[in-house]
Amino acid sequence: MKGKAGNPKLIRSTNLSLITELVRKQGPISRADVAKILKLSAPSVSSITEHLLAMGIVEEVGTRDLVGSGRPPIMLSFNQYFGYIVAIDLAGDKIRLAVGDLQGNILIEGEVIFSFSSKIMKDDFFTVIEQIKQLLQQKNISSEKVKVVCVGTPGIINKETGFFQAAPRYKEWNNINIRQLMEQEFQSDVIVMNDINLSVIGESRYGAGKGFTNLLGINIDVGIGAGMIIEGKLYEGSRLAAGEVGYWVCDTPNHDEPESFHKHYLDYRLSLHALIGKVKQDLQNGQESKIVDYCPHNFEKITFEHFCKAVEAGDPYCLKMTKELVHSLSVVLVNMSLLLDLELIVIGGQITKLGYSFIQPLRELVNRMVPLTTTLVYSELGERSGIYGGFAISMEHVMDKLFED
Amino acid sequence: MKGKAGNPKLIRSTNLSLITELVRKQGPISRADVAKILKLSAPSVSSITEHLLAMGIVEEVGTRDLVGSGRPPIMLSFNQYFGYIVAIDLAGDKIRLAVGDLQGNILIEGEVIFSFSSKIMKDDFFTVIEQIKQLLQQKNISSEKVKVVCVGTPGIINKETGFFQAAPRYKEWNNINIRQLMEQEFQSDVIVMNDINLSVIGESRYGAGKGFTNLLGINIDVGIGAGMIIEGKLYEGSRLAAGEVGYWVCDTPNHDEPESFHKHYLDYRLSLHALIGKVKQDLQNGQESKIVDYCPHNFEKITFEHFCKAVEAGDPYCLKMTKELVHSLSVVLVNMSLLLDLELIVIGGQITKLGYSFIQPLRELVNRMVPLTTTLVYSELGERSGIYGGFAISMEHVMDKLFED
DNA sequence: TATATTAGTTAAGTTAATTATTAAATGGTG
DNA sequence: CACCATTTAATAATTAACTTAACTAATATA
Repeated sequence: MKGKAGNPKLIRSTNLSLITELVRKQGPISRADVAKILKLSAPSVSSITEHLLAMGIVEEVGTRDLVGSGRPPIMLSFNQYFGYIVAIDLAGDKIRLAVGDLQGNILIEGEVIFSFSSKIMKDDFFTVIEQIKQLLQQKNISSEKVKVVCVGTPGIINKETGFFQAAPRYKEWNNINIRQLMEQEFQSDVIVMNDINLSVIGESRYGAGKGFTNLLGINIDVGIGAGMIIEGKLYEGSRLAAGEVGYWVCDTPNHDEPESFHKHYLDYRLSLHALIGKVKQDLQNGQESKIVDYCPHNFEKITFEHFCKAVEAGDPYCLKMTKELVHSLSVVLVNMSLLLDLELIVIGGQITKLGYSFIQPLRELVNRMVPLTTTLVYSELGERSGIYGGFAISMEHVMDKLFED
Repeated sequence: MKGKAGNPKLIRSTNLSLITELVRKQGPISRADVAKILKLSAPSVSSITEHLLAMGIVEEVGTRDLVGSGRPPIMLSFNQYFGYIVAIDLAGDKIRLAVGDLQGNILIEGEVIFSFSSKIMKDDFFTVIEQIKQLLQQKNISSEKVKVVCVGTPGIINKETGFFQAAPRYKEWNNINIRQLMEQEFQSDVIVMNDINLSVIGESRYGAGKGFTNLLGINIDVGIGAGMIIEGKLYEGSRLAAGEVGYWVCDTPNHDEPESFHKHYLDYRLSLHALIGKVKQDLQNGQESKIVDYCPHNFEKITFEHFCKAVEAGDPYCLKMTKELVHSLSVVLVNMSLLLDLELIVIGGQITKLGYSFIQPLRELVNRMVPLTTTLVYSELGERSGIYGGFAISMEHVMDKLFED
């Protein structure tokens, strides 16, 4: 509703967008083909192309050897170096950085390791900015050419102000306004977005979700989070909390026992943090398992990597734990799939290290319960999915903004 | 993508739409005000208005007494009798019919009772057509003026062909192509859609969901079904099965006991069919309850109405059953709310007859578990929600179609 | 070399917007 | 009561951006 009224300028900006998008996605392409595909007249395409050439968004890249006879076409190509994108991903155990072009290619990457174990300090933030500047310098890109900086962060972020709202691990950052600082630093637009949502966008545009209009990405890592692409677009919910399923309730809890309530949360049932916690406890209580062979001397140092090795080695205890994980997760995925009628669920996070022996039984279990098939796959882009998601929405942002008014 | 290229005609059709919508929603309104609101120039508005007057979609309804000085405006009003809508709702235990205008007003209603208890026979369908013709006649509306017929049906419907895909109760209708027959009968467009989705649209446009962009409607009746409005639009899912949560799994089932698996389905846990089934069984097994006072002589004839009366009367057994219902449902709603970050859930179906003593504890329980408030309300439109939903999407359909090309 | 073929441009015409001007209708004021 | 301020609506001229039609450009092929 109130979708602003039309005037000639609107036509132009729509057509500028459409042609740019087409050249970017299908280029190099001739004016004639653009006209055919978009059902625009040849003179219009020429006029709009002139406009784009003048702006530097599109370039002529010589003629192509013709198949038949006739004047050879002048090929148009998207100038991917028209601007650059910086993507920052705060997910996981370090900060990932990447500089990319407007085609979504990673040009150079970097990372910042937290200065203080698993907590992010204020100083880390400035290290990040320093690193980005270095990366840009290495690629000879001046700061002004950075069109968008996209920051993926855990928790819920206030989009307007740029402040974190709930991210215990990043407590020190709470008083930093990422948006403001980045805007100042690079004179560019800043997009701040939930890290899992970015991953899902990444998978949907470049990864396992290509071609699907509805999909759910679920990240099983230290914690659990999900994100959705609904009708081709990221769905963030009324309060930007869609997919925040850490408090999803498994099984029906007994409200008369509030002290055991937490045991019903998805974060307790499925997160790797919880899993490893249980393993340690069981070992303490005398549970036998090969897992100790991979981490001798000290139970307390056991990690999920050790667990994976033990599973691979066929350790009965770890296999049993995996089976329970599959069991619990299957019910959750079935319910999500039913509600949203999902064709595809993409699973990401460290859990993917469990490989085939995890996802295959999960597939079977889920599809035994849903009436319509739901395909389950692991993330294709892995740890890079957030970065790619950042590129994807940054590109959309740039395109939307280029021709507005 | 490939959102068709712009040309002057596109502007015109957009502006025709926008002005029509505005006049419909805010009318009577003057040309001057239309120009102000849509930020269009006065001559444009006049030209477009002329167009609409000529089409008969909009009418001049005399001048309004002016507040200050100046030429008094000519008020424009939407001609709600430009066309008519027929809405048919096959939900519940009878077939509801309504004829409405393009403003969404019900002009006349009717219903068809199934000829054979709870099963719908082929003949019922022709009774429906007969009834509609009578209603139209009573209101002196010629068939040609019917722009859209909207049919809400249970189960999943193939939108292209108009055939049912899964609706056991309507088995006899399986070989009837509703779309085709209605198209022939009324020479109008036919929309066939899931009944619960229609209800949700109704509530979101005319009822409890007005003003919300994201909401879930859950219908608890003989069976259980849900529908969603996501970003203001109905979400139907990749295979039109979104919200088909009858097989939602409550609690983690034991896959080694396939015979008891059905006990985990939402339909088993929450549907009124299942509830009354359990009540009968418990009574058989000697359970004491006041419910028998409301339906003496024969357990087998107990209905949900009797159950409601017993709850109202404070019967301990029925209260206990209600509590269990609340308990189970709360977990389901929490999980749906978390996944979609819902501000509002609208509960419909016969369950609403339980009133405050059902919804209030449910509200408390749900909001004890979700981090962000989820408002729970009963359907405002009740049994009419589907009809209103039919009007709503029919109107959208008419508007979309009026100015295309 | 002439011709067919395809690509791209130029010129004229069309649609539908805009701005600027004018006309219409009314209330208030000297 | 005439006249002016005010608001609404209509008319005229201008502008933006598309389309069709005619033309030029560049190549392959007969």
